[in-house]
Amino acid sequence: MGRGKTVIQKIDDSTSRQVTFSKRRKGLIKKAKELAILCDAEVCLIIFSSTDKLYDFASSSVKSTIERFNATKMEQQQLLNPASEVKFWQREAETLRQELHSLQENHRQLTGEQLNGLSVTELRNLESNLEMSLRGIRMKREHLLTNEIKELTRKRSLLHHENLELSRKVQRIHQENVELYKKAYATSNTNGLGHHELVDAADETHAVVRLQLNQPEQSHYETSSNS
Amino acid sequence: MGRGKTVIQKIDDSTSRQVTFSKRRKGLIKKAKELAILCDAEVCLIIFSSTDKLYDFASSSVKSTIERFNATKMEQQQLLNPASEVKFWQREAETLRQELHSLQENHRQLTGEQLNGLSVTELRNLESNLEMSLRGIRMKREHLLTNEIKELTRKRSLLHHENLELSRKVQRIHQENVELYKKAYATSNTNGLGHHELVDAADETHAVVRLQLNQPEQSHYETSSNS
DNA sequence: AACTATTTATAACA
DNA sequence: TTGTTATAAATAGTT
Repeated sequence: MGRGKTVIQKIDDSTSRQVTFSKRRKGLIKKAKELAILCDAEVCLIIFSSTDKLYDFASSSVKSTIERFNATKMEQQQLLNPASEVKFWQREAETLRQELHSLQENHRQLTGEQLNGLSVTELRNLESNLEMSLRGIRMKREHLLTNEIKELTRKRSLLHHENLELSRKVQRIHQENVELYKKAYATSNTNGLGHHELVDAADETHAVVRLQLNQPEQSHYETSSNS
Repeated sequence: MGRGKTVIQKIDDSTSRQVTFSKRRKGLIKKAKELAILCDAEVCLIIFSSTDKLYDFASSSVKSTIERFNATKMEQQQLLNPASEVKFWQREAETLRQELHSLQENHRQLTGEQLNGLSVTELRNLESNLEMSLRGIRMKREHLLTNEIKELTRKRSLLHHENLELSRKVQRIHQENVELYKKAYATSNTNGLGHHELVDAADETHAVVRLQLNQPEQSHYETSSNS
């Protein structure tokens, strides 16, 4: 309907296209209107121009027609209706959000970023969980430290025995000393050692019984345990 | 456009109305199509007949056009429409679900529940992160263990000194012993101590110089360190 | 559903 | 953009 037959395909000339768009849009809306009135129909027309401008017509309202459309489609597909679907997804999102939040908090706690506001019990649980998680890793570290302590303990035990041995010997020597003292005192009173000196020496030797053995070497474990 | 001018008002005759509806609907959709093609526009047409039958046309799709419409309207007025609201929450849920999944995986990795499929590098990073996270908790544990070792070391050092002291005293006593022996031997050969016995005692005392001190008390650290 | 007289829409032009 | 106009297209009433 015009001065020549028009082929239906995109109009190349931008200006021409715009003009045609304007005219045909107007005509389309007019006809949509007419249809709605003449035939008592609910008509909704939504048009976006190539320049993203929105034009719409609805015999009642776009919103209500869309809702009616959705309702009809929902019935057809036996799907949830928009409102309850929205509700559903809102709940879904809320659930996920809470899970996420919980996990994030948990994560922050695990990483020690956020430990404030935790009760002793919660900290205890957290620690417990973390310990559970860490078992594998701790094993290795523990192993090292345990070995250290074991080694130190072993050495101390060894030294303890040596010390007992030493104590016994010291005791024996002391005893011999006393014997000798007695003998020396009995046989001569003019030797180099006086009575008091011998007694002092005996006392000091006696005090040694409380002490025990140890090894003079510096422990290399100490250094490694702090590294 | 017909044999007579038509007044635009509801057609009374039901049959006539149906016929007109059918014809005009077809024409309207054709024109909508043409507009979309000729002018590169996005067109959506929704029609409900008076008998509630649904007819629709969309150059792309009704759904996407409605979404676009809603998005545009959304910008204009900050209201949500059911359909796009659903989409919004769906996307929201999907985003959250992905975050959640990611965190859960991360969590499973942190707890060592799921370590399969991780490369050496990833494991290394994981380990590194975990170590970082553990620093805080380890600190406390370390502190305990370090204190143990420190305490043990301190005591050993103390004992080392005591031992040196003891060694010196033993040495001195040995010396005195030797002196006494000499004196005893020189003054009398008939006392309770024989020559050999004195020499043995002296040797044993001498051997003690290699030993050192320790305390007899059982360490309570040892027990606590293994707990 | 086809026909067709007529109205209406619009392409080309101004 | 808008208006004009020649003509294509749509369609009301008819068959």
